[in-house]
Amino acid sequence: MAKNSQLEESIMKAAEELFLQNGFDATSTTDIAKSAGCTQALVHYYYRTKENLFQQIFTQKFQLLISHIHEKNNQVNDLELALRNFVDSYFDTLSKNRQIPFFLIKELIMNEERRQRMRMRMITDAGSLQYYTDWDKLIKSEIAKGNIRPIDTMDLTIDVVSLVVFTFISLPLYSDLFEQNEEEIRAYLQRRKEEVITLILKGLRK
Amino acid sequence: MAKNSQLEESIMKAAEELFLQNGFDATSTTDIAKSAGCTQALVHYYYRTKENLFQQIFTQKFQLLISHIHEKNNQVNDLELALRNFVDSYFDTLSKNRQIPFFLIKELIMNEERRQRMRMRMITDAGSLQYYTDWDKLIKSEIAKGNIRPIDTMDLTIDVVSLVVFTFISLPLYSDLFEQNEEEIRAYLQRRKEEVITLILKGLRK
DNA sequence: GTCTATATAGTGATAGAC
DNA sequence: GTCTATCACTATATAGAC
Repeated sequence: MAKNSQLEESIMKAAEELFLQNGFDATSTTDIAKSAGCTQALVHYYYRTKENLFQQIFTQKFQLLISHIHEKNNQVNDLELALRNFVDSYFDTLSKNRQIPFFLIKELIMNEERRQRMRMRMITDAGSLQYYTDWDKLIKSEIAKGNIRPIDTMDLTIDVVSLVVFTFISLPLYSDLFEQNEEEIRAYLQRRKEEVITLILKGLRK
Repeated sequence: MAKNSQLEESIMKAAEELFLQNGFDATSTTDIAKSAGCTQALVHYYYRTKENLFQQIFTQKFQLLISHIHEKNNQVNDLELALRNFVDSYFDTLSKNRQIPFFLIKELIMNEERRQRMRMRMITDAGSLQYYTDWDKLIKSEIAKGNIRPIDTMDLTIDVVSLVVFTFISLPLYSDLFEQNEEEIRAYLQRRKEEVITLILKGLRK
């Protein structure tokens, strides 16, 4: 892994596209080599194993989602604003990375070892824990004030994640079923974003 | 495909378990044979191709979900009752078939041909279309009466499906992350069911 | 109907020439 | 650094003996 060659980089780029599109199992190092314009041996020369190459990509995509949460951990004093910001920015991020939710979930579900690694990372990540603690306090305070109905913080979190993430997981099926072109898909995602915000906010009222 | 042998049946049963657990790609006919207690050649003797064997299982699981919708297409005159019944019975069905949502979505997303076949089936299935038409009428009527906020029928449908289905897609991650045993998982699913109903009903108010 | 054996094609990874 | 060649597997599917 020296300074040499944009080849190393173009292998990584080809691998990223293929892994995101087809997953770990359905992508061969031969496919990656062909797409990067080199021989299969070179893929292994630069990254030794397919698993190693995949891991770098997986970790990077996982971090993309996590870091995004941390960034938006600013205005945590107004629940409605916090929810609006979170859903809004998450929809925008995922709209530019539509395959990521299914990619991460599939590879986590289908590989026990990856699941354990992710678990360790989340447990030892002080940032995420702090975020959840603040979030939990805010919810409990709003309930105590009588501004929203009683609800467990985890339940609310899963509600939001379900509505956001499933939109992108089901998108290939939706756009295929209704033969949506790119413009229509964008309009659909915009509409979904607003509906999700509305449902959550109205659904929290007493 | 004659009357003979419970072997044919036990091959099918082994295939069902393995396909649901690991998916099409990660299941070999050798795995199926070993699990069924016969040689690999016999799997092909009875079902000729792996794809053919898989297709029967896929179609069966797909139908299980569709037929379930049709059955519950009875009391379509009270929206709140209809929603309660739908979510309640869907949660119960999926609780007994937890891998099905991820299984169907994964195999549909990762195989263009299967997606097209499903599309054709849904378009030509008069039952499903009728169900959606009735459902659409009910929503529009409730909006006109001022009982609920204005909402597109497709949006409401996707809201409900997202909340129900994502619960089961993410279940392996959730139970792993929080080290839930079977009893805790059951309690979790019960709680999620009630939360989903609450969120939808409250979220529909004006 | 059930077996063994095999044809054919693919995989990830490495050795060694240049 | 890049290539060709190859090893050691594994896969689906079928042919042919019994």
